[in-house]
Amino acid sequence: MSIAKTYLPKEAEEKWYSYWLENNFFRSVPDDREPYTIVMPPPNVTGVLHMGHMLNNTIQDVLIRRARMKGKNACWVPGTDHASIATEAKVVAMLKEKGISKKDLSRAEFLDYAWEWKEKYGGIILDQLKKLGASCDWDRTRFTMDDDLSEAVIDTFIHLHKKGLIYRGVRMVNWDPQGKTAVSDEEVIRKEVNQKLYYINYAIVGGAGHLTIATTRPETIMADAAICINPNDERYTHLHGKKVFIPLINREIPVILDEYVTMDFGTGCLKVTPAHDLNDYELGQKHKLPVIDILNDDGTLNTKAQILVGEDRFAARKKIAVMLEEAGALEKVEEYKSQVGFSERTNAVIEPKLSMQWFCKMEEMARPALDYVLNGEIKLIPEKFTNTYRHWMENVKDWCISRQLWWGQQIPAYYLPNGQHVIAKTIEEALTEARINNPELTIDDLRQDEDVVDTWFSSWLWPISVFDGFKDPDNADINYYYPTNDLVTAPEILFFWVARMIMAGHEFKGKIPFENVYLTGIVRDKQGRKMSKSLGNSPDPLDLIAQYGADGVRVGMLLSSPAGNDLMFDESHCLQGRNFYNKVWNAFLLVKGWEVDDSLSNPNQVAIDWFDSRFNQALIEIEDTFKQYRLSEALMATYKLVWDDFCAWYLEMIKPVYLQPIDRGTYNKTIAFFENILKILHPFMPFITEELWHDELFGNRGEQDCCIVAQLPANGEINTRLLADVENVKQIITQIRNVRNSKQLSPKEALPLSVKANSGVDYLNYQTILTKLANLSELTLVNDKLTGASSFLVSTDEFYIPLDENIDPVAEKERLLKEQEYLHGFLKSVDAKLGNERFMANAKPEVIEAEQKKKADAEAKLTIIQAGLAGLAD
RNA sequence: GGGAGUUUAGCUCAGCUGGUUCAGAGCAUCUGCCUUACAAGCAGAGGGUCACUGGUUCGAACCCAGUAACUCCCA
Repeated sequence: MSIAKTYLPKEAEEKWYSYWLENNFFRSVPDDREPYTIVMPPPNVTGVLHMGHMLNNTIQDVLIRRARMKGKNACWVPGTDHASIATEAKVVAMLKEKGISKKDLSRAEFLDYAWEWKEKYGGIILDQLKKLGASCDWDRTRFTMDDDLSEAVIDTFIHLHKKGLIYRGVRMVNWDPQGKTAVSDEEVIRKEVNQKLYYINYAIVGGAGHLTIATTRPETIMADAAICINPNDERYTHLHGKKVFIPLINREIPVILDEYVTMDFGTGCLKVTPAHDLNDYELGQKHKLPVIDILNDDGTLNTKAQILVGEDRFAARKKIAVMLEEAGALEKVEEYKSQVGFSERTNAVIEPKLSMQWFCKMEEMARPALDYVLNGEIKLIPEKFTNTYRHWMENVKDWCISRQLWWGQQIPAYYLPNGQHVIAKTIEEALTEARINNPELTIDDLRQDEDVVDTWFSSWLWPISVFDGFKDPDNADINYYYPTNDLVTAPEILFFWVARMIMAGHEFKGKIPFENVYLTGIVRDKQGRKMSKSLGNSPDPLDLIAQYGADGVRVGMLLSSPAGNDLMFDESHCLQGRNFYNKVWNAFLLVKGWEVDDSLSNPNQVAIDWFDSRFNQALIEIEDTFKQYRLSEALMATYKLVWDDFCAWYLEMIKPVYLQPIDRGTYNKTIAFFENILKILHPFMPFITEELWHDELFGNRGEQDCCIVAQLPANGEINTRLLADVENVKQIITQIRNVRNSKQLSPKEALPLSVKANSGVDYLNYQTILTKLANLSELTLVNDKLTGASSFLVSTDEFYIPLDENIDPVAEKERLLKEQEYLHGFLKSVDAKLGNERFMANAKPEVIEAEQKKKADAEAKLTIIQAGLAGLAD
């Protein structure tokens, strides 16, 4: 098989991805091996692949592939989330384009459209992930609204209701007037917005004058129930017990007193609008004020407003400002910055609204979920998120789980004609239960709650439900795979997803759902802005893959991705990834091009032993960084091992002269090294490694003999002495190259080297390497220093290159003096420590020993340098 | 307003329980090289008052206090 001059990613990616699938390498079924399990955070069925998914899933794939190569039974469960609000909004928009209005459809008809939409677009991200190389067990793909999963949601609802953890109540909720649904606190995005602060005069009843309030929402004055002032505010003592008229509608409201009001904000007079502000609602409850709701569900004003009925809240705001102005009630308008909540799904401004909703009590479930993290049973990575997690769990509020939507699991509550409700799995069961009190009831008397549950109320069950842990709680899969090992997700959903999965894990399995939570950063652009469609600053991941190859993009993502920190993404990282696999490809070309001559003996044993040690050393380093989830560091360690140690040093050490054959021993060993390198590279760069794995250079491979299922190399011996010596040898080579550079000597001109080895290292062992890499004509061991030679020191050993032309004694002297000065300074600082009684008394013995060794080394070097200086003076 | 975090080379980041004249990596930059695996490369080089100010210590990038800037979470 001849091999292409350059690697062609596209072909290899298609070829090997199908091959892996055909051979079921991604498939996992329970067996005797230790399981390693990840459940994928299910992407929304509305989405397309973006950079965040790329990062997230690359990390998961690296972890899964590595586990697979460590002999574990690796199972990565993919799936999608029905994302009720987002999807319903998309479907509504799609229908609108077709000229169909949601309100003209029955629930069933609408759901037919929604399912159709889901079938068409639902799997897009999963399909795109295949391009990245994601090795998920696709046979296990789940969707949060699959029958089994939905049934689990309903059962869970019933279970928690029975335990008294689910209740119905009136609360101020975050209302999305566009989606016409309540959303949870977590789905509200607060943004600072430039607004106007309107100063409005309210006439005092039965007296002259007025008071002035400041508000950003003048359109809500018609819903005012009171004006509140601080009892300690001396400016307003004359208002105590008074009433005022709401401008324009002239309704009377009382002035109430409460220390809640900040005296130095605005005018110190606060309008209290219980129906349209959370704080005002609480204040209203305290003072028993009426609740006047003047808004419709879609954000328009209703008849209770009396004026501007039917106008949208924002249009009404503008109009009422004009009306107030005309009525002389508008004192002034100021520019004002404040936080406004927006719906994460529709981007509409959130309206605080009182409504009847279903809630799930959190406090009781939060406690064990917090403990798991605090006692380390579940580890958050990076650890800093533990604080945030604790803070949230200690201040948790009840979870509003109902959504005024159709797309999702419909709440299993059935209302009776008398207004009571029963919770049951089916309408038949509900009827049976209802008949206990009223045998007359028929099915037609029951009406199921229109609402569905929050999407997170299904995804919190994900680690259990994907293994059918609800329907069949003792099945082989759940027993084998649960608890899962690692969860890789974004910190922004730590609470509404991760925390709740932990609660569900405890509640329904009595066990944690996963052991480690790796929280990835946000992918940002070079300027630090979050990548988003609206900013248009996100590259299309599929374009990147086309351009740099999936391997290049994977490496590019991971190189810049320290655990838990945001990732400043720049395409140049992908370029670095591409350059890296190109390097591997070229190294392969080199080795593949060699001819073997069996009659040759192996001159490279030292180089082979050295790389072997170096490789084993790197294995430990890589394992260690993986354990700490420092993937970028693991990749960098691999990168340096391959590029620097293997390509730049090892291959150069053993490479035969052009067109010369290589001995059998070196050849076989090098191929074995290469195969090991492919293995450690595979999790990061699955495609090129699989491609090379199957080259005939490695002999005949069976059908199932693939890199993806190869076992990572076992740890081997590390000869630290040899490693240290070769570090010296590398320094010697660098020094000789520097001498060539500074003396303008051609690399082709062989140079003689004399060594005065004060350290006792036998440099003849490294003669082959030195001769080849530094192009030496001879290597001589000497006992005395050479004069008239260029010299340098490595550790305490002296090296001399006799040069034909006399070297420049002035420059040489200068160099030695500089070195001497440095060493004097160094010695001085060491002596200062060793001469310091408190240092000697307080420092650890190892530290003192190290200082003493430093002193000895520095003194030895100084002696050599002084001798060199003396020689120059001759 | 409350809480958390960050600040080290031009950029992105390491720097574990203070201890080499401790400041490190990759990329980028600069200087030589088209030396038949690789110019998507090779060989070298430069680059930092570790945000600032004080303190603790024999010794501080690391510990403490304060200041500044930025980021995130909660209100």
